[in-house]
Amino acid sequence: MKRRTSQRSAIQEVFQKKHRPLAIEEILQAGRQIVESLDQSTVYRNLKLLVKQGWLRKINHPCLGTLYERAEREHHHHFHCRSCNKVFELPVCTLNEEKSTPRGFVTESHEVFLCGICASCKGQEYSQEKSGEIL
Amino acid sequence: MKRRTSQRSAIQEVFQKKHRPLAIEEILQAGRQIVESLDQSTVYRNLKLLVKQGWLRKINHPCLGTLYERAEREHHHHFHCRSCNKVFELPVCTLNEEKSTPRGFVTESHEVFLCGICASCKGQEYSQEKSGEIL
DNA sequence: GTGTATGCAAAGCTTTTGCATAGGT
DNA sequence: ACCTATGCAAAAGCTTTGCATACAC
Repeated sequence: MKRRTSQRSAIQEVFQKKHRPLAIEEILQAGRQIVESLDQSTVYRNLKLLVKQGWLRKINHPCLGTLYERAEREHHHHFHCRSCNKVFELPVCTLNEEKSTPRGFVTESHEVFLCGICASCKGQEYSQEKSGEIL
Repeated sequence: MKRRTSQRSAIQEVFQKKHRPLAIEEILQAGRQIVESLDQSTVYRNLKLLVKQGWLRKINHPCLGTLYERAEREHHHHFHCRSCNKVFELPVCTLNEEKSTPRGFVTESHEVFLCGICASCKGQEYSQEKSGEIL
């Protein structure tokens, strides 16, 4: 039987606070602020468990590597802001699978990754550009 | 100045023969049939070089990891057949970037990965399923 | 002959695994 | 009390790098 542990609760808490796809390192850092002893291997093990339980979904992002997001939302696309580096979950699926699939092929699933500048960074374009250069 | 080497030529030859996105391991194996001494590190170094020279393009596939394809073709989507495990380059871009982008966001690029069964495997569905079970 | 590219081995990363023990039930 | 989950350390992938030397020019 699965036991409730403070470590796993901490990891879940992180996702409930951030509301967006997270990288391992982000999860580890944020989790340690709740349970300081939290180890990498524990994070990996729990992420795997939570995926198996259907609580999380694993994303292999082409630019950002492995990310995890809450599995509660149905299929959606992802937008990566190259300025703030955050990934946003988009509201609608805009891909026509039928139109996208060659004759004779059968499409069972798809993934769409957009890349650009998010609304928030777009608004602060100048300051962002500057801080980007300084860093 | 860049020197012409049999190793790099071999790698290029592999791409010219296969006409589809290839994984490192595939490139290494096929390349060794041309230059038997071919080393992993040489493959990595040359792939990086060929990408920099615009001859190859690197793809980070969500299921298959790192792949490389000829850069000659313009932007296109990729179809992964989960039966034969090959990746196909699709003819047209069917994603409407404008429709896909939330208000205030700016999309600069996108990637689409489809997954399913290719026409060839679809035709041999039964034999494929069987051989899949035996393996 | 000069200097780049290669093969080999070692080192970096990220992720997984083995093992003793802390801790949930 | 039992046995799962954890932390730590080692190991297992994948990719990069250092170094002596092969070889392209």
